Amino acid sequence: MDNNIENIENNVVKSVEKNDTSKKTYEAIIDSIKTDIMNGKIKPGQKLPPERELAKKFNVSRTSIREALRTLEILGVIKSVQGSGNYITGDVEKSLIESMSMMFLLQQIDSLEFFQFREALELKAAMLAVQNIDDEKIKKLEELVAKMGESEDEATRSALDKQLHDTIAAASKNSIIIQILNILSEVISQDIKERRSEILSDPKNAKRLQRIHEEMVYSLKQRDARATYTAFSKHFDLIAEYIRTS
Amino acid sequence: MDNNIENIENNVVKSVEKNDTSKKTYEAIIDSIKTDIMNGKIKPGQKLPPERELAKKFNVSRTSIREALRTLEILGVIKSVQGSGNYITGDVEKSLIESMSMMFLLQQIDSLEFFQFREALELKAAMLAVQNIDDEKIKKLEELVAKMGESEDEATRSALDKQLHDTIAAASKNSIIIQILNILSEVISQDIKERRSEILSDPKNAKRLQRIHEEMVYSLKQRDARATYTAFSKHFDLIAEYIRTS
DNA sequence: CACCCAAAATTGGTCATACCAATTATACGG
DNA sequence: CCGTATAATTGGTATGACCAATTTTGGGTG
Repeated sequence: MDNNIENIENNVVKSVEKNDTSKKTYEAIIDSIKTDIMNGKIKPGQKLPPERELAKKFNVSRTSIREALRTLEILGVIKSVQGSGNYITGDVEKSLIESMSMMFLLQQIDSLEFFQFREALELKAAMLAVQNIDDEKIKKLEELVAKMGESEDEATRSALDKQLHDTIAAASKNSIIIQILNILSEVISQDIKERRSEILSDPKNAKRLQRIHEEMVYSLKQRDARATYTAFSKHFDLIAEYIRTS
Repeated sequence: MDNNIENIENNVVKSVEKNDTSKKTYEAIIDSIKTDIMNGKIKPGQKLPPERELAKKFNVSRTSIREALRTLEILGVIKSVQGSGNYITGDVEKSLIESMSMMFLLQQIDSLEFFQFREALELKAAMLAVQNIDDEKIKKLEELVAKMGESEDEATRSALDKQLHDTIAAASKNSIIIQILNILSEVISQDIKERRSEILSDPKNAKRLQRIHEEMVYSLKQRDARATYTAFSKHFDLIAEYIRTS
């Protein structure tokens, strides 16, 4: 292991020593590690010093160090591996999933609001895709829509639908939007999932959706921003219509 | 204190006892508390049993309980008050701010990407505002724009600008979008802030922006969705133009 | 009786130490 | 030189103790 971090900032240590601002010890530790990340002293992939060593450096107990490390782990900043060490990671997605789930759990977010949030990102992704998508991806989208048209099974169509949306999101080339959309897929309330499959199990709606999908892909192929916006809006209206009447 | 939680699920306790799925103890505890929240057994405002009692109930050490509580605190699920107890809160916003800051810190997110993400939400907020905004809010927007037109000072204009955007966001009536936009304001990279004020200190740009703001508010007043979309798009293009050439 | 205040009990915050469990490093034997 | 058994390292958990803030209790006082 040659990627150890040898020297945690000593001036930061100082601020921890006296618990200056009535901050909890573990919070001070977190701040100091965050600072080191910001300053580039700590980078993803690196291993932190052993907990016992950190405890000595910060002049606190291992308990406090561990509480700090736990929260950093939840935030997706580090990953603890028993017997090996604590490693810096860039895997914040998991943490965002946790936070957002909690947000929806605790705040009783309305399904429609959730849906609108998602719509905002998908629409933007589509508009960016208009500018960035290449012919290969267009071809893939066309294939997906075709398959969806042929498929009789709702579950299959649903899986293809997800692929379709993922592909479009990817074409946006905006990694934040891609990530947040991924997260939303994870967090999506069971409520909406059920309602969605309910809506689409009606052949009439499925057919309507199929036409809209074709329109979406066609407008992307034409690189027509306005048509893309219209097509995607229709798509959401179809779903939102039903959510609203629940 | 009559809002104590008397009985943490016993079946959940069982799953913790034997550390069944190679999960860390504290993770199992978190899951069980989350489950209780989902089932409505635990609601915001309530106080959890004392740590020592939880430790007994879960058959684990207080250490493990505390590690679980720390992460729940970071997630914004609970708040620990020394001498009093651990209380359920719904304050997840702080946690989202933490997560997103970390995401941007660790992933070196492009300023443009960040800006596009924000744009997605502001655009949607505007489109929802078209449907939901009332005359009173319209009046407020008009006043803000007027003040901005008169103001000579860049800092003042910037503050008014923030108010303008906040008001529009509020008019969307979508609490997720409002919250995330708030979070983004907190997290926004210094980079963008500086660039923004740099752009707007040029009187020519400030004047352009002023016209666009007027257009935005006017189209909202007319409840004209298409015009609103166009006006807001222009607004973002003005900023994005400069971010791109940085 | 109602109110206020000091003492006691409760409860989270931190520490020190010990031991377990998984991983990694080392040393030995082929 | 390689592979394997053993030792050392390192995170995970458990106890028990004590500190610090809050809450509760029980008098004492008006």
